[in-house]
Amino acid sequence: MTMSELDERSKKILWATIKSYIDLKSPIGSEVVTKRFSFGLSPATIRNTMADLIELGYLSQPHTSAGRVPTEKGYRLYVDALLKEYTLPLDPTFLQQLFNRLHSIEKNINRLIEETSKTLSAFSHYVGVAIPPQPKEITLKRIGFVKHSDSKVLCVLISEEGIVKNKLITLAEVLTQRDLNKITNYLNHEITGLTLNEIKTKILSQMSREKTICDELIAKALRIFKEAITWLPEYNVYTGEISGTYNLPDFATISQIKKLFKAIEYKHFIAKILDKIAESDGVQVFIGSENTIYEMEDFSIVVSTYKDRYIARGTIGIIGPTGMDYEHVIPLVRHTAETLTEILSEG
Amino acid sequence: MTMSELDERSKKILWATIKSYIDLKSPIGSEVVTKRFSFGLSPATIRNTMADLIELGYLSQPHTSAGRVPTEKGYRLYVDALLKEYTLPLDPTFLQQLFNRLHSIEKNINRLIEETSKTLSAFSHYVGVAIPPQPKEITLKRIGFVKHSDSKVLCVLISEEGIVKNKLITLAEVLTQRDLNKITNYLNHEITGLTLNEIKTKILSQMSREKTICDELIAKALRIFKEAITWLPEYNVYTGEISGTYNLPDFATISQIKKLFKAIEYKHFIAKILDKIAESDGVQVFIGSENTIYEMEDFSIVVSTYKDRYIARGTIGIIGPTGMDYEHVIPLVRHTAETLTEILSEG
DNA sequence: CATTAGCACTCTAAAACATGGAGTGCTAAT
DNA sequence: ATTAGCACTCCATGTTTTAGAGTGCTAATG
Repeated sequence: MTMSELDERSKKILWATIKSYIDLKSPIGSEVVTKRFSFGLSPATIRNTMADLIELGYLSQPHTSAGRVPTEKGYRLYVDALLKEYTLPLDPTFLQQLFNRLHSIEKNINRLIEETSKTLSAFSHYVGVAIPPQPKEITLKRIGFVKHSDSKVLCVLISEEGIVKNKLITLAEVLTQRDLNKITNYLNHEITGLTLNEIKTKILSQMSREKTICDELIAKALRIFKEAITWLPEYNVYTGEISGTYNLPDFATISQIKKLFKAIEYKHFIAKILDKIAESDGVQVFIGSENTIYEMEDFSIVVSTYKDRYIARGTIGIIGPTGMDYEHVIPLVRHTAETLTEILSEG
Repeated sequence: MTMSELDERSKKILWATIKSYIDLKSPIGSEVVTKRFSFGLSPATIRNTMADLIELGYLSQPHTSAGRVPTEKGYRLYVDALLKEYTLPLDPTFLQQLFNRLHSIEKNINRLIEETSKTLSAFSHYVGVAIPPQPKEITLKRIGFVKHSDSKVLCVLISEEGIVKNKLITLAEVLTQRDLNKITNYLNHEITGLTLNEIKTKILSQMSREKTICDELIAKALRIFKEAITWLPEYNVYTGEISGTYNLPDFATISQIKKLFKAIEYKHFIAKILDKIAESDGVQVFIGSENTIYEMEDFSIVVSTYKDRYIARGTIGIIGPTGMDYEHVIPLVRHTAETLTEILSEG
């Protein structure tokens, strides 16, 4: 057995051990493996291999005469295999339920996201999380203004995705309704159909160019608009229900629960993680200390991106113990992301 | 000792016992009371009185040779005294901090409420909750419309309190921008300065009267408006951070934490409780099973209303174990509500 | 006669101890 | 190379012991 590679049999035994551990949630002895799998090998042989796997860092032992427990390195291998080679087929009744739950929601993206997080929680018994598309990626459909008082105007942005953002703007000068209408028309003409990111670069550079020339009113319009889109990049992290979660032995200690809540409460932590992966497609898994955040070091997170009809991407995921049931969770997350993408693609 | 009344000394001993229990969080023996308070009485006497108090239902005993524990009836007496007669002076540095925290927030009521819930959590180490004024009580300042597409219009309501609500309305007929402007003007003229409740009764009855007569456009306006204000009565219940909470021995068991979270997650439960008291002023305390909701039966909630410059009332409160530190929490909640009212009253 | 010292009694939480079994690592046999 | 056999380790569980906190009662006391 070389250091760099595991032979086929070792892999199988490692797999069997990890799977058993996830199922039984307690250290796995050699005999358990022989009983649950028919490798045609005796416990003694399994034991020898297991000793090697410990040597190589894939397994560990709570104490001398105990069974074996997967290490993060072990989970990594297990999960990678799960992601690449093998997918558990999803239960059709479950698929139906998922479909129903998400389709029963009115076409409001935030409600949809919220329901998704709840659905993920409900079906996984871990903690589901979901965030809507990042503001910078949403496509602007319409801009409007509602007079608030003489010096203030509420700017309303509507995105193609159906996201509505409000921002109260204090004006330097008094504007008539006529002016406001003109500004509205101008901005809608220039801006509609672009993403906020595009607008920021394209239009605002244009602004500095046009600064000297042109209509005084347009200058004003651009100034107002610039203020309107500089909201703080708020993250709406929705987390599903958590009270169903800590039945699981993994979450059974107070300190664990505490950590979990710290992690969940500092939503920007989660947003940061979910954000980091927003670039790549497909399901990704971060195991234990791979999450650089301290509060998350005992947990794993399974995430995937989804897309809407335009180009915006959001992220959904499940937070669970490092020994979570990846075999079921990964397809669940994958399929949920796909379903969400589907729904958001429909006219 | 009559059944109906406690004599002065019994009250003192009961008070001392409850206070000690809250401080020490474990059953209180007669000797503890004599040591912590100088009643000039021996343990034996205290014991006799305590036996009476058990008889009368103010105290209980986990087992024969244990100290005494307050019952809900006991807490009730204790809390009522606390509410009526006696207020712990608040630490001035704390007052300063509270003031700073709430004043550092921009004048956005929802942000303010959120911060309040967090502040309550932080300073009490229990769970702070806060809800903004009920929709029906807010005073309308302005209404506006932003065209979404040919058949849809986004209705924007701005309240005096600074609350903004959006509702997407599907139109039966196509409206020109001119029509929309007219409708906007008409509605603003009719409606501004009224509470939603007033509007609902007054204007909508007027609507049915004017139905037959009058401008066709006004009829349309009223129809649109009616749809606009019939949003679901959503409760934004903000809960502060919880991860700091279960250091406390009271929250030390898994099942307790579980209950707590069930209670918190079903926010409408809390909203219901907070709602019920929205009528009366001042601080109120609900102890254990006084909260009719099952999930709350092991907890107490200390609540108070706050008012904004107009007539709207919101509620804030703290959820903690029945044996929570009422002596500190009650003034905290009272003062926070006052501060909030103050801030919301400023121009 | 209310109060209290004194004391036997109760119950528990914590410590100390005992036991069974699950699981290992090694060795010798296949 | 595999595995049966076995001595050994360690923990989880259950049992026993112990110390002490607290009570309720009784008899003594001002």
